[in-house]
Parts: sequence; structure tokens; C-alpha cells
Amino acid sequence: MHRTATARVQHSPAAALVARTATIAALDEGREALRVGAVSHIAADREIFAEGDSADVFFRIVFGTVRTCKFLGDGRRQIEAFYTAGDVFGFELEDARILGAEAVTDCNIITYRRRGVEAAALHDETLARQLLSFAMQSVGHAQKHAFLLGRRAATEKVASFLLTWADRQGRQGHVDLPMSRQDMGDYMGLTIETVSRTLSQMERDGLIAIPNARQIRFLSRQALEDMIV
Amino acid sequence: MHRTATARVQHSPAAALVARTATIAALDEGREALRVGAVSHIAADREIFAEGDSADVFFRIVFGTVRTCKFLGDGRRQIEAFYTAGDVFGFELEDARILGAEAVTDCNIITYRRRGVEAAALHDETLARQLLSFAMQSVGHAQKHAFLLGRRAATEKVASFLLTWADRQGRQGHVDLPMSRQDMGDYMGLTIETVSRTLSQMERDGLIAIPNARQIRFLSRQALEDMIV
DNA sequence: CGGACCCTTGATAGAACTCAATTCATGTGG
DNA sequence: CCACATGAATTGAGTTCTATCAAGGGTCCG
Repeated sequence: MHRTATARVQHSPAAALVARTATIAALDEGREALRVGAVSHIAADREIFAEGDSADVFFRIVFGTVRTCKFLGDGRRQIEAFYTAGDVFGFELEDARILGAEAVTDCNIITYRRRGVEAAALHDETLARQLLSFAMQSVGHAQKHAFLLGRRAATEKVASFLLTWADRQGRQGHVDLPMSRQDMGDYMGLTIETVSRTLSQMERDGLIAIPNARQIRFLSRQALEDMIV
Repeated sequence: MHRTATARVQHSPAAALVARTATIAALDEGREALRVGAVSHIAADREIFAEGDSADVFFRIVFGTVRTCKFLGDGRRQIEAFYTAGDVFGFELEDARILGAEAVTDCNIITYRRRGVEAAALHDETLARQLLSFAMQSVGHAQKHAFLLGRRAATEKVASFLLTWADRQGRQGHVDLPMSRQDMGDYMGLTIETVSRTLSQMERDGLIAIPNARQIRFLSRQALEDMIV
């Protein structure tokens, strides 16, 4: 399940599309002492941490999906990222968190002490390298998100979102969506209605099938890829 | 919305706005051997590196402004970031660059060998820490960019852009824009006309003065800050 | 069966884009 | 020094796309 970060880097050609979020494999290799307590179970829609909380710990997902987000004063919400099994989230440089995190689905997560891991990295070359690699992969993810948001048309955003998730799930012709339309919209900067309409239109155009709201089958993956230039 | 949490810490608006890009101070402290050649001068609008180039070097700006961007198949361009004096850019994890870089204005830049710096970091704790810090700050910048792009209204984007640049320049009531309206639009996901119209409207509303296209004075900074929630 | 929630669909209004024309700033050559 | 050319920026008119408001389906669960 947890391939090493270095192995993933070499994935290459299709890598352009893969907006895989990053993990820190070294945390699995005899460094269990860095953990805080046991695995925690979080129910769907429960908050994991809030904007402004102390960023003294970070997390890795055993299973389930997590979203990190920011609330605007008028109630709008922007989702920064979705994280799934194996992903590390909540690792921040500042003391106070600038994002909140919530469980999208029920999930199990492992907690790590930030200072402990940072200290360990000082005399642990593998960990240090993976920490930097993790940070750089996070940059890549945030940039890909910015590029998705910068796209003008809703169809481009949705096509890009679907293909990215299919790749994350290692699938060619099918994608499971663990999140609601609201979550999708808040991630792409679209309303729930536009997301829904865009998907319906894609279905009418014969590009996808929607057996149910949380599952999408690709009928013409090429056409979707062509949409995002 | 899922706001089950207790009261959140309110950040000072100014702090939330500062999207300062990051540098690596240790490169100045007796580590000049890591440089490649002398300082290079680049003329405005010249390409520094292209998408797909080998990412074996990275750069630091002595003076001038640089943009990193990506071109879409249909000619659209998305700008990922602007960098100014002191900023490091072009540091990537992958071998092939996923962004191109161009000089916005004439500029002088210093070149560093990536592998050299990475290797030096293995037995140089200060450098290692700053490298990680740099990477994490880059994450923060990319996230702020994503949040700017996710904002729905053009006025919010433009207000946020202006205030961010004023802060980067350490100014309260005035901002110098080294880039064209086209650059601004490609950064914010807007057309050049919308950027221009939005600025004109802000001027009519008495929020800003535009002595010339590359200079903006804030007449009501508070009103601008209120726009971005 | 009823209710709650999520999703979809419809009608309308508003915001941003597109195309087009004009103004402005800058630089060049006569 | 001025006429002119050039490119950037602004402004205008019309169109397109997405948000908004509102209503109706679908599904799960008590």
C-alpha cells in the first residue's frame, strides 16, 4: 500500500496527470516511536483540526478520505485538497494552522509529533530526504490545484478532476467519488448546481455514465483528456 | 457547511495577505561555491527556462521580476507565480520542469546547481532546514494562489492581488506593478479587459488612484481589505 | 410511509468573456 | 520638434456562461 516516495517519483510519463498527494514512507520503517498514541477513528464529517489550531502534530491516513479547507467570512468554503489512504496531511511550517481538516468519510488516521519527526530528520538522512520530497510534492499538488482553478470553463475543471481521481485510484475507466457534489464544487470553485449540470451534460454527450452519484464510468476517456488540452 | 467547531482563531488580515515567496538565506553565507558561474543578466520578456527543460539548476533573483508559467494547448497561459529580488525560483523535484520561467523585467539572477545544494544539505544542518522551510513556504504560496483563483468575483481577486503586492513591497498605501495587465490576468484567471475594467471601477468608486498603468495608490485600503473577506 | 438529505433540473439574472474601436504611452525617423 | 508607428491599456456592445433562486426527484433510514 505504501510505496516509497522515491519509487513514486520515478513513475514518470503519465505523471503529468497524476496529482497524487504525497506520503512519507520512512515513517513506516522502524520509526513507529514517532507516533502519538494509537490509530484514531474519525467519523464522517467530523472535524480533525481547525484553522488556527496549533500545528504541533500531523497525520497519515490508514483508510478513508480527508479534506482540508478554509472558510471565508461569508460562509463560502474553499477546499484545498483531498487526502486518501497513505497520504500525509496537516504538516505545516507555521505554529498556527491556516487550514482546517475534516473527515469526508469515516477514516482511521495515525498521529505524528511534528517536532519529533523534524528532530529525527536531523540525523536520519532517509527521513530528511523524504521530508523534503514530501514538501516538494505538496508544492506540485498545490500548483496543479491552482491550474485546475485557473481554467476558465467548468467542463475543463470537471474533466480534470475526474481524470485526476481515476489516476489516484489507479483506474482507467472508472472513478469512485467519496465526496459530495458540494465538496467537489468547493474544490473546483464551482457551485453544486454547475457541477451537477456539467456531469449531466457529459453523460448526455456520451462521455461518461453515472450509475449513481458517487460513481462515474468513462465511456470516452480520450474525449475527456482532450478537454483539458 | 460543517462548522461544528468552536470559535476559530482570527488571524490578522495583514498576515493572511502576505504571500511572500521564499528564499534560502544560507546560500549567502559562505556557500558561494554552490553557484554556477557569475550573475546573469536577462532582458525583459526573455525565457529563462522552458517547460520540459532539465531541472538541474535553480536561481535566485538579485533584482528584477520573473514569472513562472504554463502554456495550454490553445494558447492560454497560466502564471503560477511572480518572483522578485531575493526570491528563489526553479527549484523542482522532478528532472523535467513542469513550468517555464520568463523575465518580466530586466533582471539579474544567480544560478545554483541543484544536486550540489542537495548534497551540501546532507551535512549542513542550517541549509537542510532552510531547504525544507523554503519548500514549505512554497506550499503556502501555491495554496494562497489557489485561494485567490477560487474566489468567485473579479473584484475580490484584484483586491487580493493588489494588497498582496503592496505587502511584498513593504508598502501601505502604494503598489508598483512590474507586470502587464496580461500578466495580471493570466495570474488571476481573468482576461485583460476584466482586469482593466475592475481597476477602473475601483478608481471610480474612490478606492484607488491609478496615476499610470503600472502604479496604484490606495485611497481606502480598508475597503479593499473588506472585499476579500 | 414520511422525512431528511443529496442530487438534479428549470428559469432567470448577472458576471465575465469576446470582439471591436478608441485612447494613451512610448519610441523612431524625418 | 513633430508626425507617425507600435504596443499597451481602456472602453463599449453584445454574447455566453455560471450563479442564483426555486422546485422536483431519488435514496436511505427511522
